Amino acid sequence: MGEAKAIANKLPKAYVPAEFEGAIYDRWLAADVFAPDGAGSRADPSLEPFVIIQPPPNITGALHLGHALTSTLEDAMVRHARMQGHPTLWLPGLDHASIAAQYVLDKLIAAEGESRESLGRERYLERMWQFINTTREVMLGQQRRIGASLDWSRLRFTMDEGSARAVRVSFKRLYDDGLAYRTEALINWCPGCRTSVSDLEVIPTAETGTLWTIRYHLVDPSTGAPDPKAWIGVATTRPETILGDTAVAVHPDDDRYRALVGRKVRIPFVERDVPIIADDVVDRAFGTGAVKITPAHDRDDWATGRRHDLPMITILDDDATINDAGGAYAGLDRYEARARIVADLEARGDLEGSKPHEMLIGRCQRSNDVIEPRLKTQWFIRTGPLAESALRATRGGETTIVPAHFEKVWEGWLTNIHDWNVSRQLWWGHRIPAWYCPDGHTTVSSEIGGPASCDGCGRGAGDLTQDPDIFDTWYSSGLWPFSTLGWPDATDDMRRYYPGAVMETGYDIIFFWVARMMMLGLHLTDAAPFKKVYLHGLVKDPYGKRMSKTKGNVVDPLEAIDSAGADALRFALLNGTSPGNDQKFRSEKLEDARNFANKLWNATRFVLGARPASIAAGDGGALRGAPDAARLGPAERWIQSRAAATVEAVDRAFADDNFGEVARVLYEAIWSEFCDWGLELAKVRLADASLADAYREATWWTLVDALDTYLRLLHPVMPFVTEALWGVLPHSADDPELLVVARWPKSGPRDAAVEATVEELVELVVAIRNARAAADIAPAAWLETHLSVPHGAHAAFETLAPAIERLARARPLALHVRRQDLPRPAGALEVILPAGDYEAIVVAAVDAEGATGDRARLDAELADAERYLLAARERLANDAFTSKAPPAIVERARVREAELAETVARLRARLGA
RNA sequence: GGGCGAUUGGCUCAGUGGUUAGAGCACGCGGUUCACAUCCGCGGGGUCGCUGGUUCGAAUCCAGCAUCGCCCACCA
Repeated sequence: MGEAKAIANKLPKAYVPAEFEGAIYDRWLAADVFAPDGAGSRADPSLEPFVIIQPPPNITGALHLGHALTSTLEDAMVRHARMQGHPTLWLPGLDHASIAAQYVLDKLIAAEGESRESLGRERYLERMWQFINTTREVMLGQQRRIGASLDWSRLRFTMDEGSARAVRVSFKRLYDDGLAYRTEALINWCPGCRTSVSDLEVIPTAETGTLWTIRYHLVDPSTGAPDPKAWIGVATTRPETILGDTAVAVHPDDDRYRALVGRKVRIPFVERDVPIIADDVVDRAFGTGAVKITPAHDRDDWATGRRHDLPMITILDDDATINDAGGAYAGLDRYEARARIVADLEARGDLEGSKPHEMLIGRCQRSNDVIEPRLKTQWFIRTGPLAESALRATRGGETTIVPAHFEKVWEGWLTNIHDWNVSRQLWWGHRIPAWYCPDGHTTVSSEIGGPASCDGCGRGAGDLTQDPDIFDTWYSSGLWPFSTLGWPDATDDMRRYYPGAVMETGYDIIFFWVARMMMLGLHLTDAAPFKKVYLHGLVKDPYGKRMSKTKGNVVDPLEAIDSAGADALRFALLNGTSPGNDQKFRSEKLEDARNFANKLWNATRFVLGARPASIAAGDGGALRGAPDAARLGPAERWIQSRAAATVEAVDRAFADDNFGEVARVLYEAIWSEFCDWGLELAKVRLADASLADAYREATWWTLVDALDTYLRLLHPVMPFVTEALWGVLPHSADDPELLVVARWPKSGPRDAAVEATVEELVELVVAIRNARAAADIAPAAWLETHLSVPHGAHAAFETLAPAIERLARARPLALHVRRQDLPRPAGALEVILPAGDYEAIVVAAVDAEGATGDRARLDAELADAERYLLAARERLANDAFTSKAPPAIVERARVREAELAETVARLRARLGA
């Protein structure tokens, strides 16, 4: 035993993650176990590959808890599949995040006194590469810290040539198929980022603005001059757009204005005469019932303008100052112009009124600037047909969404989808592969050097100019599942690993990313890029608020890892969660998870230290012995059976994609079952020198077996501590060096009888402790105790008697078969279980106070039992219940009634009531 | 204006028809037991948001309502 102790003592008394995590990750890398075709991979090639697709994180910055959750979930899935023998592919990557990256870099260079303009396109891009080369290592390092078992040999970046080629080829295909087109349309312009953004990047924000009512004077048809006494009042929240007005609209059925339709009004300041038109988009109840129409700067007005063929006058420059069309206001910032115009209207008596107005303002997701709708000629993807394919894939079950309720969200968005503006007036990203000739012909080319000549007129390349714009970042992200595997070439990786099995991400990017991957993937590869979409919830702060840098409530995953270990962070992020639901993250969860890792650590230390001297030492290198079935006691069989039950429960939880359940089941099984009862029951036999070696050996091998099973089951969630501990356990001959590629456990046979017996034992021990505590008996006091145990369980209790002595401080302990044989001296504690024949008497010299405590406890027990008995009797007296409920349920109720009746009788007798 | 989700002990969450609704944290009492004080034992604490319905039986299924959160939506 001394030698085994020495081995155990080589492990620190508490688990210190920092001492193991880095070294273990390096061992995994050295063993080359992460790649499906790695040297250390023990994948079974006959099994279907498991490919998981992760959202490549933005290269711009540090990872937050959301990334940590993504990595944890995906790593758990991959490790589980890997242990099951599937070839697994989890491909690491980074996204160039054009608008986000430029936003960050612009701020950085601003601090150096530079700007986009001062550097110019080429030097700006050089600076960007320099910047991301520094962030890149940091970000990849963070993924390693959390234990992500990514195949680093396949690391990709959305700006590498593989992605660039996929972008060119795919766009050419879409263009040739009529799914990409260039047109002038109203787009969302962010004056801060100086680019257009997609509808998804415009965040509607509730704000209180002002609704001004303004007089537009009617033009006298005879004189052609505005009539100072006749006007129509229009309401607006953006007075500066007056400068771009080209009509006033009223509802066709509005009696107030019917006569005015067809007349003209004079727009102030620009002195333009525009028609009054009738259109039923106008809401008669709102404002004055007359609407000014600014087709070039408002989405509704644009549609109205198209219906009525109105001129569209752009009044804003790229930086949201008024342009030359604004006359005297040219050069002013939009809000300055607004203020001046309001003042000027008031001065000339044309401001009828103003009032506060609750409204939604579109703001830029990135810069928070107010978005201005503007006319621009840009590239669009025709999403209608693509969305239909995506819907077919989910409706037909080719791809399923977990949790299922997101299917409705998916349906709704794809059914009402608008065309996707993919042009960005930015520099960092993939240049749109479109060239224009002086005659206005467009040539789209997938060649890296561009087209040799114009498709329209044959002019040479020298006469062609490439579109200056780049693609929306999400365009290249949308190609990720196949661009990373070598598409458009028919590579081995494409054949083997496409389509993927699971696409895992947060529900917040279901439209940005998931839908686009589906649409592009289906069109370009004729297959849905993944079979399952797993959506996780968001990690919020303890008050349920979204974490953000500006709020200062972000938790840095690296700090969490430093303080509690990667395993603890991972466990904390999974424990108590369910798919698609948000979670509040608090430090207590992390502490609890850390304690759990430590518990596992110490349980293993105990087992190692308890190795019987008759088993040869081996410092972890010794081969595993099988527990000798003939020497197993009830405790050992119970441990085996519960381990088997845990395998079943964990398998079920994985099958249900319920990782919160995986964590919960293992926490409960390891802590509350294996440690609290399994180890405690086993201790006595392991320390009993009177037994033959073979018995102690059988017990020990049982513990090692169970521990081995638990470590395997827990490995997907807590890879580091399980790897560290598994390394010091004796292994079977066919086990690999490392747990990461060990086989997933198979569920063994269950032993219902022994499970039931130990359950009774637990109840009895708990009841005795409870009674002793209630009677104020010193916990350490050894007291003579008598148990009555039914005949069938007698042998098991006999075997476990020494353990029961320890657990219940019951010494001497006597077992009886019949309850009437129990001695009942005055002052003894009676412990009565409702389950029939189990009963305990603790013979103690209880003082008056203690006896009172015991009496109060028994009174309470009697009251409870009487209440339950009454309920049971009422249920059974109900004919509807006995005739309609399933017989098994009725039978159970009868048994229960009988038990309760007996308990009540015994308690009454004991209390003399 | 539509849609989705949540509502269970002080807190964070499990629990999708069947005995007396669970866990962790927090709280109270006790503990120098040879794996672990990052621990061990015991305890208090919930009419499962509200109202109705289905059912022998509802936290669980249905309808309506309320509160909170989120998504979508062209009312100036």
